[in-house]
Amino acid sequence: MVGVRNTRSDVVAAAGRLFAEQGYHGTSMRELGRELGLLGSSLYSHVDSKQDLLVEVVAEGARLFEAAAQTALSAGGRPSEQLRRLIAGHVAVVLDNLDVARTFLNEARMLDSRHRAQVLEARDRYEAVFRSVVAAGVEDGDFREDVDPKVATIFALSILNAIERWFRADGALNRDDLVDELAHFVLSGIS
Amino acid sequence: MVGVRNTRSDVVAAAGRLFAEQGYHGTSMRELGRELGLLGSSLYSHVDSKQDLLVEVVAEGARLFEAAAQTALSAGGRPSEQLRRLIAGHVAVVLDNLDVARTFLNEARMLDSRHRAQVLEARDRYEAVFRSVVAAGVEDGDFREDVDPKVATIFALSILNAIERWFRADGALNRDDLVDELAHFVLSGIS
DNA sequence: CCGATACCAACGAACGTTCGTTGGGGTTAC
DNA sequence: GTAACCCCAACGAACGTTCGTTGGTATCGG
Repeated sequence: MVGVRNTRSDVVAAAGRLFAEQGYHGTSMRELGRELGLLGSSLYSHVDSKQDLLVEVVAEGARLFEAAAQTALSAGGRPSEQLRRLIAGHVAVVLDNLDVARTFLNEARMLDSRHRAQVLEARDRYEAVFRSVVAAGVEDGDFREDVDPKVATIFALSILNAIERWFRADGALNRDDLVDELAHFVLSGIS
Repeated sequence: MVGVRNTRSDVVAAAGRLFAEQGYHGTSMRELGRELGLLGSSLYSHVDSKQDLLVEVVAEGARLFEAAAQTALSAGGRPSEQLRRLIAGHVAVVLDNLDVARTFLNEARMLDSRHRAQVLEARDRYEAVFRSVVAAGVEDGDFREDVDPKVATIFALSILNAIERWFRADGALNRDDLVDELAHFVLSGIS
């Protein structure tokens, strides 16, 4: 009764943690095994390859962001409200899945070209959601006329994606305040 | 005749290129050698270790950003003008030294803790310049009263640091337009 | 008893690095 | 002017280690 048995999910979760902290190439299978209390070779009872782990973590990240976008959209409302919900959803995904989000954002480029292309498509779809909301807002007067939806989206997502680089849960800023600050900054940047 | 002799700067420059593209841990000394037309072992005629290369590239990045900030500051003017020059300077550093900037932004965390701490200090100093300009702008009415200089700085730098992730020189957006869009977005976000 | 989990030993390749050596280009002493 | 000297850049082999991965075997819960 020394150690609890590990499941595949445990392995993927631990991989996400280490990939986020040290990068994909900076993490060895033996180190990942140590994290779970087993030998590196034992990981192959759960997984076919190291690449598979990266694929799985990154795919989960893509899934989380897309789901959040759909949820935010489906609530309807005016573009400015939708954009605020997109922001809140993005923040929730990042803060509730920090390791996955960090791996998704920083390590996806280490994927083989096939999977990397898939991630790029998913990212484009996600970005398109933001862009269409901004465009709709420009269309019906929620946002300024001179706003370029493409550029505004890139800027907004730049701020959102950088959260992982500085936000600490024990800091002065809590999650709700962060969302307020973000929405306020972005909206006043385009309104 | 056939092969031009390489200098230490060549090695550091090539290292910056590969570190930017593939990450520090994703780049081997043999690959770096191949990039320069020599064996991996030959690199040690120029450099003491692989770490040294990362240290050198990252240090150059830090130097470039700090120099740009000082130049932008020394021109004087109102806070909104200073902030615009800080933005233009940051863009210039990133676009004129893409490899160095990317390595500085993404690979500095792979440094040993001593050098990493130094980079963190440099980054804090750089951030402090932005913060003080924003604070001065709030003080004398250039920017809104409810702006938190710390948060606004983080948001502005988030957008600036993300440029390396999407900007392509052959795109629709040229450098001057980029600076205009950035300054416009940031300034209207805090004014 | 069977399937899932893990260990153990080992593989071949690649890693960063060291070593002795080499060839070419200046500089210097005669 | 040339021979002796040194230095720089690079080679090629090898070092010890770590890498991702494999195959066979033991353990254990349902």
